[in-house]
Parts: sequence; structure tokens; C-alpha cells
Amino acid sequence: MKKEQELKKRTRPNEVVKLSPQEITAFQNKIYRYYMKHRRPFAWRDVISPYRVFISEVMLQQTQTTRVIDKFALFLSVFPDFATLAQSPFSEVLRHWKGLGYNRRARFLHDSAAIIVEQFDGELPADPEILERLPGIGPATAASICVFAFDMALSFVETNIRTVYLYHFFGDQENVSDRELLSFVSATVDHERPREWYYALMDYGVMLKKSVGNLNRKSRHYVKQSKFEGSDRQVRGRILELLLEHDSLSVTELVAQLTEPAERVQRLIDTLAAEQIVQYRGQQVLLA
DNA sequence: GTCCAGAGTA
DNA sequence: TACTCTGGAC
Repeated sequence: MKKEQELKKRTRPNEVVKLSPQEITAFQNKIYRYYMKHRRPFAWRDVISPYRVFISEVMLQQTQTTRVIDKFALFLSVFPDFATLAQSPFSEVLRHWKGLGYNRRARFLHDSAAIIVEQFDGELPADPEILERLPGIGPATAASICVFAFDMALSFVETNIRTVYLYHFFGDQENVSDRELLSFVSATVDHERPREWYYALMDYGVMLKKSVGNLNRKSRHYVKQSKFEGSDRQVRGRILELLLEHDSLSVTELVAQLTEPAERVQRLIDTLAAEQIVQYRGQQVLLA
């Protein structure tokens, strides 16, 4: 039987992946051999604390490592711990977030810090189910935080890991779901040193993307990025930029500055207000 | 034009 | 399940 067919058969729904100990070891060794020579140093790897891991994992959601590096250093110097972050005004958090994109994350992060201070005495819980209840923390980030902060042998899939498993275990298969990938991740995790294992997996995935191209198009969850120029996302960013500069502006003033239809600006401000990124004070708009 | 250590919402 | 959300590097 062809290898692809074998693997396909192994991944029927609700079936536990059965890889032989030899297969698992060979796979792990390949990943670790690459990692030993090409480990990527990052500030959030080289000095580890629950807070640093938490901030970095949220920053790294859908955001390139190169974009995060400088932002992480500055953010940590301004907001060194959960208590400081929770006490700081949201406008200052957003000011140090801006440029990373997905500005909702700044709101989520600020709210999470408050919850961690109030409900958990400023100590990040080492429990993925508890972390997943925090705003902006889904299953992947909850697991990754526990892996990197507490060295727990959990399973998660992100873009680099997805690339590795598609390449090694799914041949030419298309429309592969993350649930299928997760069963392989779970079967191959290094229980002795989970944190290092996931660093290695991600570094290896980055290398694969450069050498064999983006395999994620074979993922069931692949979606092509819509264009940014002229998009709502771009105008939202410009609205926040204006509010960071001027503290408070009327809708009329925002429309004038943006040279966009008033209807569109109004709609985007309403969305930002619903997400509690901005707020109305009378006719004035300001950061929440 | 394509991508990125995904999550929230309906 | 499908859609929205950043913005700069390449």
C-alpha cells in the first residue's frame, strides 16, 4: 500500500494515530538535528516568565516574528508585569501596540491583565482551560502559553507546525483539517522537553516554508488574505492613529481628516466602539 | 499580490 | 462553517 493511503487510513475520525516508536524517534531526531544548528534566539525564549510568554504569544498571533521583536522589547519596558499593564490607561497600551495590527488584541490583553490581577492575584494560571476563558485566548494560544511558560506537554497547531506535519505525514493529501494534524502532533510530542520540542518544530517549519513553499494551502482552514489597500482594516488603523494623536475628535473632524464617505467612517467608528476600542463622549470620539 | 506563533462572532 | 480583523516585509 502506498504511504499516503496508509496515512489516510490512520487518520479516520476519532482514531488515535498509531506511529511506531521508531517512526516517532526518527521524526523527532530530524527536527532536533535542524534545531541544534539553526535555533532562532528570541527575547521571549531567552528569558522566560509567564508574563513574557503571555505577551509574546498574543503579539505573535497572525503576526511575523520580525514584526514582534522590537515591539515586545518596548512593551515589556513600559509594562513590565500584569499589575502595571492592568493599571495603565488603554490609550497607552494601544499606543505601544500600534503597528502590530489586529488592534482588538490590545483591548483583549488589557482586559486579560485586569482579570489575572483581580481573580488570580497577578499569577498566570498554569491551566489551558482557564486561560482559554480569557479574552483573545483561544485553544492554540492557551496551549502554547502552557507549553512555553510551564513546559507542559500539550498539543497545538499554528502555521509553522501545520507546515511540518503536512509535509511529513500527509503527502499530497488536500483539505487536511487541524483536528487530523493535532492527532499527529499529540502522537509525536516530546514529553521530556515539550518547550524545546515546540521551539524546534516551529523553527523547522519556518525553514520548510522557505524551501518547499507554503503547504498551508492544503489545509482545510486555509483562506487567502484579502487585500489591505482601501480596506476597512486600513481605515480603522487610520482612525486609531488620529485618536492617538488628538485624544478626542468629533465624527465630523474624523471624516474631514480621512477623506472617506461619512457613512463609512461612522460605520467603522461604531464597530470600534462595539469592540470597546473607542468610546463616544457626547459628539466626541476618544480611545476607550 | 501573499504572508503572518489565530480568535471572536453569527 | 464563513467572515472580519492589522500593516509591513517580501
